[in-house]
Amino acid sequence: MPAASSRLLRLLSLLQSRPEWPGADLAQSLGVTTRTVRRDIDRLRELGYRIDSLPGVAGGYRLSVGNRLPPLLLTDEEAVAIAVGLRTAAGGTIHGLEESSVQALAKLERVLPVRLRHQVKALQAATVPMTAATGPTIDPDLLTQLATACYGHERVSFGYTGSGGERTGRRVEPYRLVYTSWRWYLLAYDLDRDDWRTFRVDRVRGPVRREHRFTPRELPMDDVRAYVSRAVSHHPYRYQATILLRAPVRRLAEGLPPTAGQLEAVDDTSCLLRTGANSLDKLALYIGLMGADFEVLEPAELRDHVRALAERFARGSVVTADPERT
Amino acid sequence: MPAASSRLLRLLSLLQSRPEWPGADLAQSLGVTTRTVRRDIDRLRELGYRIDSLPGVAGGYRLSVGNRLPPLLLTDEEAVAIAVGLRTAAGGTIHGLEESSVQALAKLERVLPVRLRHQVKALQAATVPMTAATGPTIDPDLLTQLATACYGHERVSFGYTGSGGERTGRRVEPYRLVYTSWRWYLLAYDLDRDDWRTFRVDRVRGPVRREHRFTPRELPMDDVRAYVSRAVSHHPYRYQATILLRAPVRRLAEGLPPTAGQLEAVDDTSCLLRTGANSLDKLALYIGLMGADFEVLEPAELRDHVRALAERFARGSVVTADPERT
DNA sequence: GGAATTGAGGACAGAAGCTGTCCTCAATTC
DNA sequence: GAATTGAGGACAGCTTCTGTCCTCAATTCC
Repeated sequence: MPAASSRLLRLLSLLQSRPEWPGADLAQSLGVTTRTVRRDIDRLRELGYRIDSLPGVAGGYRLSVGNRLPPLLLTDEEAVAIAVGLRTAAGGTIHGLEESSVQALAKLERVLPVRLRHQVKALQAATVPMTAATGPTIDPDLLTQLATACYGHERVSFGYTGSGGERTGRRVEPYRLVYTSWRWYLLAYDLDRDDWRTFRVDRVRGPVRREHRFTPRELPMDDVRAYVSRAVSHHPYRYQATILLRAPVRRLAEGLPPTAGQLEAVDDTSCLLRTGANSLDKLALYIGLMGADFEVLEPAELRDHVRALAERFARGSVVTADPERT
Repeated sequence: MPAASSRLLRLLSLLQSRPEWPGADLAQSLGVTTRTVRRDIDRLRELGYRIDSLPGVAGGYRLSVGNRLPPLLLTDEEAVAIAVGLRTAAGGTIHGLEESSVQALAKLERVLPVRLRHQVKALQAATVPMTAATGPTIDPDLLTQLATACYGHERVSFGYTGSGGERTGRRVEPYRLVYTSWRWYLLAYDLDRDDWRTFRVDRVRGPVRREHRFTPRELPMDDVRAYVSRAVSHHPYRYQATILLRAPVRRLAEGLPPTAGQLEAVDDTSCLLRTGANSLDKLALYIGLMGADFEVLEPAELRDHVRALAERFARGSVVTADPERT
């Protein structure tokens, strides 16, 4: 066994677990002399890691930010936290990171011990993310399976529900997972139809069966995301709303994330919000939390929903229940 | 430069990036013969990695799930996704993972290249998590600084705002970060008061200045979390509410996360919810969106708030604005 | 069943690298 | 100035590595 290689990983692990190590402590932990530790530090530096040092009393070594990310040595708890966080992010809660979150999750889960995998699932079941704009909920296992198949160039087969509700079996060569318009899409080559297809991942019906590997074809487009975006429906939200808000635009804009909608001033004391959501409840909740008087200009069904909520709130602010019975 | 060590890292990176590699491909990528690749595979196995192999046509090597989590080699995008996901989780969105999320985040950010750090901050600024029960928002930088100081046994000094509003400067030896009752606490030894103190992290006023390292003292308690929980106020929420809901408990319970409150049946058609929040707005809207008629039993100020919302929603469902002007 | 394609692993020569020891020098803190 | 840290060269002795060559085993496809 190459003692040097093994020792370098252990040295990296030590340096990551605590920022400051005198050379003598490292030597003792690794079972070598301080001269060898200095050689090992040189080796890690040659591999691209940035290790700062300070001679003198209270001196020692410290792993620093360099140009290259070192291999991350994680404890069980840290790995679970990362996996759950990435699963949550794969659901669309962190705009712009969905695809790399699924890639990182797939990479981690390919090597995550089984005992930790159960823990990840249990913790995620207890997590209920709520965002202003979400698409259908997707099982992260499905995403990581598809992500792994994409990178491994492995054919897969699965059940699929078309837009008209018809169920078909599909055999495909998967190429890319794309998150756009608050949904996951899979760009794949359909073997039975002998052509490229874009699949809505929320319409894939498990299980996904892995098959033989394939030689990747040249993609027929340069920009996969643009291609997928053109192929999908142009109405990501079921409801589009226009709201008049009775507050200065400046006061509201500072609390508004860019994904939440479009805000423009009407005059000094009011502004217009154009936003969207898939649920009248979420739309109402979102508007109610903005802390300003408002009027729903469009759609009429949102006005009806807001009126119904107003009546429910009015009833809720009156106590008719007998306190003795509760 | 130790070619073997460098090559092992490259081999690991190759195996993590794609699941299936014939030995000849690995040899070509690494610039050695297949015999040396087989030796390298043996070396990784001795380091604890589980690498499966399959001889024969379409054979090759694959990194598998073992008993031990191997060092993770991440791309820039994956590292950014993990960092942002952990920062979000540190805010309390994933119950039970706050502390390990901050530990993992501190570990990652100690080595994250500067060019990626800016990206992480920009992406997180665009993320607005909203949960049913939240404490004060804390800058993740502060958390990772404190976490790093804890593990590095480094004294720190910072400004602090007491519960009465008084501003003091503090010099402490930090020991543990604890997340409980929807807030972050720091258990530290106060050098000026020569005693243990528990600090609310949201009351720490930056910057946190690192000072000399210290020799850790023996903690005066066995269970740090229990100690901190006893030391904090027993009213994590500013508002505690009791709500009568006019729906069967079974229908509501299935959509209720365990952190959201305590639900108990009154009779076949109604139940009682005891919950809390720090914002009357969030409390009211949260209850309003449970999909059931309700009555606010306690507190009276919540009833007042719900009545005000009812009026706002009633006004909001009537259009008075001139459509031509918008 | 044989061919082709993969992995497994021993033996060997020649080359390369590693470690501990010893030492001088430099930097920092008390 | 003493004590405590890191830096790094020189050297002997030892260890390890790589490529080559080879036999054997397993798998898939024709």
